Amino acid sequence: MTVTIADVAREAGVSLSTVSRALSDKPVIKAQTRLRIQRIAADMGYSPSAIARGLATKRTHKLGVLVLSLADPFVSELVSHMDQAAIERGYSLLLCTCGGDPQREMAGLELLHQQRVDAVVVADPAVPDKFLPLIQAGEPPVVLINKRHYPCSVATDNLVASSLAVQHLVALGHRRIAFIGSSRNRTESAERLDGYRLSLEKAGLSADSQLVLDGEGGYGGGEQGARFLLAQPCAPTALLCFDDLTAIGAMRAAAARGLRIPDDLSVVGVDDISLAPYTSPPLTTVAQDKEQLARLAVTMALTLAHGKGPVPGQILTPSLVVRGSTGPAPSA
Amino acid sequence: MTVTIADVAREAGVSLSTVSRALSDKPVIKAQTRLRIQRIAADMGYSPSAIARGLATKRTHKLGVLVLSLADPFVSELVSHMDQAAIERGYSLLLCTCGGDPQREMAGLELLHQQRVDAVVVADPAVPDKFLPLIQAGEPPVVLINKRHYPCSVATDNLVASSLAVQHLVALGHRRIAFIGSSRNRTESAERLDGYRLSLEKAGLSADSQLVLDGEGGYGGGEQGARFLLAQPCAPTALLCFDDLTAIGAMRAAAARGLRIPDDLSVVGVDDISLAPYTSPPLTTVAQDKEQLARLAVTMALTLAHGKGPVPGQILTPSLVVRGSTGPAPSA
DNA sequence: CTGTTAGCGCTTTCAC
DNA sequence: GTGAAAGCGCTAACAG
Repeated sequence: MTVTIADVAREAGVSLSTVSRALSDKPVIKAQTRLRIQRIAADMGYSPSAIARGLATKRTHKLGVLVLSLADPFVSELVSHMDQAAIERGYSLLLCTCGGDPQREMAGLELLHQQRVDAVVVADPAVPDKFLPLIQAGEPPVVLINKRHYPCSVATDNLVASSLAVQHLVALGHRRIAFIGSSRNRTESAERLDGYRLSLEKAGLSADSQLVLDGEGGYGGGEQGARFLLAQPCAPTALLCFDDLTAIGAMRAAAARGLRIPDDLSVVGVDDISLAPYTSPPLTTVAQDKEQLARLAVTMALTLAHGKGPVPGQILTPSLVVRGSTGPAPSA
Repeated sequence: MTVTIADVAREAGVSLSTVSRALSDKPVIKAQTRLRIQRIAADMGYSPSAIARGLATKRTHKLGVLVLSLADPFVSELVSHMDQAAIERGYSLLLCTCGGDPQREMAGLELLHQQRVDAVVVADPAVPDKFLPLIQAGEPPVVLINKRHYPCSVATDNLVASSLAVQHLVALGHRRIAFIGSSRNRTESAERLDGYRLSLEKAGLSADSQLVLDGEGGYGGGEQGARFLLAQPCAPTALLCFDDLTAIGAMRAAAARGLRIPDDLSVVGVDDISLAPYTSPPLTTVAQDKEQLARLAVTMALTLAHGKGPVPGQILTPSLVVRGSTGPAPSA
């Protein structure tokens, strides 16, 4: 039913291999016959089977992508950029979301392997340590996003990220700066917390453990976290949130308490998702260069896929984007 | 290097087919030998090649997904649900974003076909009409999301969607209700506009063409649209926006003009993305049942993939979710 | 219950 | 330049 290379060969009166060569633009074929064959193939509605080709060449031109959930805008923007980068190089993305289920994290990687993807990019905050042996086996090669402690990774410098935020807030006169983490993103959250502590110390402020909270992640985590923190006797004047989602949730909690942002409370996020300029007030945040992250990850993955490894990990420096959600500390 | 079924067979002292059967849990194998083989396979680190299996069975257990862009939360939430539904049925998603480039829309479909996906789900607002022949060819079978005029589609009823919104606004006393469309989503926008006009008439209000605007889509489209509408001499008291993104952009423009929502201006969106409850004020919107949309699409796609077609299109009824962005029309 | 034998659709030496 | 033939790793009749 589907037309194969053999059908085209018969129709064109040439051999299988000639058709194969003509269709893959191998230079050895006489230009004239190549054109003729290509025309015939097109006329017959021939569509090459990537499956068969994959079997024969042991290359699928597919990149596996393992993520926690596409519902997170940071992730989906990242994947979006990866797809863009992949397409430019003739690759497609095989997607696998594992929703935080540790069972499925492993299953996901195995699944991608079975599909014989040429490489996989993992953008899941919860990579279990069991991954390590699989990753080091290099079959398929794996590159991780925002996991700087793993071998092949491209990551934003989380310490710098929270430092930028803290410095900004300190410069605005804030003294009681809280941190709302995300248990969904344990390791990253821990790094950002470190950066927060370090730069607080550097500014001569002691990190009050009352002001550090581990939210559950997402909008809800931010909302609950902020609700709790703002109800304390000595509430913070500024909130450093794990990410923009958390920050948005926190702003909601603040609004519910009747606090005005940034007059009564400053809020800063991390990521700079495309929504950030559109919150009200617009969100001050520390931007991760998602496109660069994506491109580097794809490039690295393909490099490994072509056996040209190992490659050094890359660390990107985030940048502060000041918008309307931060302001001078209330004088009261 | 990679261990194949033949290696396992040799190691286990049985034939290829026995291993194949044991590994795919075919009932005919003696339980004991099956277990033995499975153990040996596992020990050897055997990982079945989906590629080879695909060639042999002509089923890849892969679903192609064609979208405009994952950067749109509605889309990414949809894809997220589709992945969930697919996994439950033993399928994976092959993703293809085509960023509105009509060239790539066709290329994308062809690409997915070459990968021999069992079926494809298109959630791209801009399906060019050239698709139709390809779609009807049924190779691979295609199901469309939110394209009710196409053969196999699962769609939210856009007329009902905007009617619900308009009725809600009219009930609140609004008379000057504007509509901000999205040129990025031409056909859907047109349907929602129809619903808007119809229900306006039904309410005895004439649709003022001054109040209908075709935004460019996304946050920016909403912002620009609202900026323009609100600057008019006889500005609207309520805005029906193409989607939540547009609504969020519109709210920003309103804030920039110093308008208070919902006191001075009511805003309603469509989609009910997960962000909607977290805007300030929380967004009143018409919810599409994204999970249902996704599940039906996947189910329909798989049904077609198994040759059990054709299937009837499905229309889902949206529902109004009243939050804080709408209120009584200003009495002034 | 298990083994033998053809393919699935394509690429790729190796000859001519 | 082009053709013939041998796989890639697996499944699926068909026999036993």
